[in-house]
Amino acid sequence: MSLGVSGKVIERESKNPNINTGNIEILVEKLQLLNVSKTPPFTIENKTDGGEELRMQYRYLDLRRNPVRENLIFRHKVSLEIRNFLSQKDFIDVETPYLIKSTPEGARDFVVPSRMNSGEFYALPQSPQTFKQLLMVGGFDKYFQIVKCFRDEDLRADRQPEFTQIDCEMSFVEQEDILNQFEALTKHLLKKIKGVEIEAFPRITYAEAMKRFGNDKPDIRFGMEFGELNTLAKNKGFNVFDSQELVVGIAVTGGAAYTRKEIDALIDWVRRPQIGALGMVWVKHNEDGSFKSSVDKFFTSKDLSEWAVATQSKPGDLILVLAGDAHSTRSQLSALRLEIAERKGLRNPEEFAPLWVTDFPLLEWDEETNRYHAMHHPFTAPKPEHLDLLETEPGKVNANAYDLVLNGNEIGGGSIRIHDAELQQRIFSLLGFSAEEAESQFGFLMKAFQYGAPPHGGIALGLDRLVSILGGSETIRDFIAFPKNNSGRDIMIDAPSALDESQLKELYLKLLPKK
RNA sequence: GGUCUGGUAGUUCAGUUGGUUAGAAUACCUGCCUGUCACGCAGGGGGUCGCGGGUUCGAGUCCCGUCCAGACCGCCA
Repeated sequence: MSLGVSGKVIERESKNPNINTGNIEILVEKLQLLNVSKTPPFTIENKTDGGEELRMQYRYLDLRRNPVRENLIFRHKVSLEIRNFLSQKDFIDVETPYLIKSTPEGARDFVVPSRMNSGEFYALPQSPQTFKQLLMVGGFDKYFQIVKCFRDEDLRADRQPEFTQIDCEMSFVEQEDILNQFEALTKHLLKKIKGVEIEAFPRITYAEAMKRFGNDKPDIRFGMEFGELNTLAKNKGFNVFDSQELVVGIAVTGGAAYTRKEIDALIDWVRRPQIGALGMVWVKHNEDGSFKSSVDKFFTSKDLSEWAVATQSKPGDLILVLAGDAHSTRSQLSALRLEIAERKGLRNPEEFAPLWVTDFPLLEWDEETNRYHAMHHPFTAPKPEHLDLLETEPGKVNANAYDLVLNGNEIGGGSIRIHDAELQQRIFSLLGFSAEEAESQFGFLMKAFQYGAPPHGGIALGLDRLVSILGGSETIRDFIAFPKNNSGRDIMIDAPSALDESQLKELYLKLLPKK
């Protein structure tokens, strides 16, 4: 209930940190009932008994809980700190439109029916990408915006259909300038918000990240780096390895003490359909330096000791080895590496390990559509030294593109953009756009480039992810005032009166990307 | 679109090889007590076991379908 109370206030310290009450006492002189309350569906305490779905459904009650309240205040502080920092560095906050023309390639657009142009739709921006590039042409050489973006794709634990980006762009810069500027921002936040000081962020290339961690957003708070065993483990008569493209392993510190049952459980874990490994070979690196493995029939102690060197295994460790095609095997071993680190408590939320991943490939081959598509986006500049390969070996072209990674999460990504209409046209045709399609979709941008567009580039950081990682939470939703999960369907509206339902459906289906 | 896991009091959950009246904790209601703070004491109400079908003498439990939620894959320029 809501009460109006007046009287003498006594402040004291609550003995119980789990409840919201007890800090303030009032010697009541006058008491008035302002409004009554029903019994809430969950207890409004720091440690509530409510499940997430229920808390989201009654978000207004959840917001009364201290941790949620503190999370929102925390988000406010981070956001304010970012604005202040960028503002002091002469970045200008410019708002860009939400009701825009659809830009294909990439995620599905959310669409909004237009009343003025019956039967037509606006798209909501997946990011303000083209707008900020136009701002660069317009002479705003340092832009930022903390802005909602919309992507009509399936949810994940760390992914929502509407999310907030710290969107930035700078003119007359090279990759180095952008990395330095936003490394400074991230350092500032870590210091100001978490009191953590970090020297220069490590930088590794995409190729190196894949080789060492099987992942383009490696968590480097712990070791367990990949050791490739192709030359050591193949052609020794073990057919499973001989027939596969890649044999690769990691060493688990102290893992030699695992029981057979524990190891079998790990094997079952990697064989689950979500991971999809065919099997797993293990090698116990015993304290006395001897080896015991599941493949002793095929490999000598000397062989296994070479594996130990390759995986940086020490006595007392357990080497786990997967084999298969290079791409899926790396991603399976990466999942295993993170799972083991999680179980061993090596993913400490109060430890922060940022890094830059650079030199992403420009293009990615898409088996389904049988053509290349842009790995980052179609405005990303190829590395100048790779320009000659564009038409001959497009798959080998790297981009001036980079990701900022924190504790195994991609918290930002960006690139140097193309500022030359002719090169942009070359890329569009490489991506399978006809000249007419490119003109109708992006003509406005290429036209703008003809008016002395400056070299430019930028980055976008995911505010929701950043805030939840800094806040040490496993869920992003607690840091958003009104999160949308699947029960968000309750707030959808019926087909607007301007269009009947079948008309709307037909038009919407037309807008969906063709498979 | 796919794989997996789950759905049982308001809530969080337990429920054995299928077997009598489906339990616990907490929340809620009533009374008592009380400088208490996860107060205490006594009592009470509360469940179409997600929904539909099947197997069976008998289904919360087994089977099929379906809906919903979550994790992961696809997808996320």
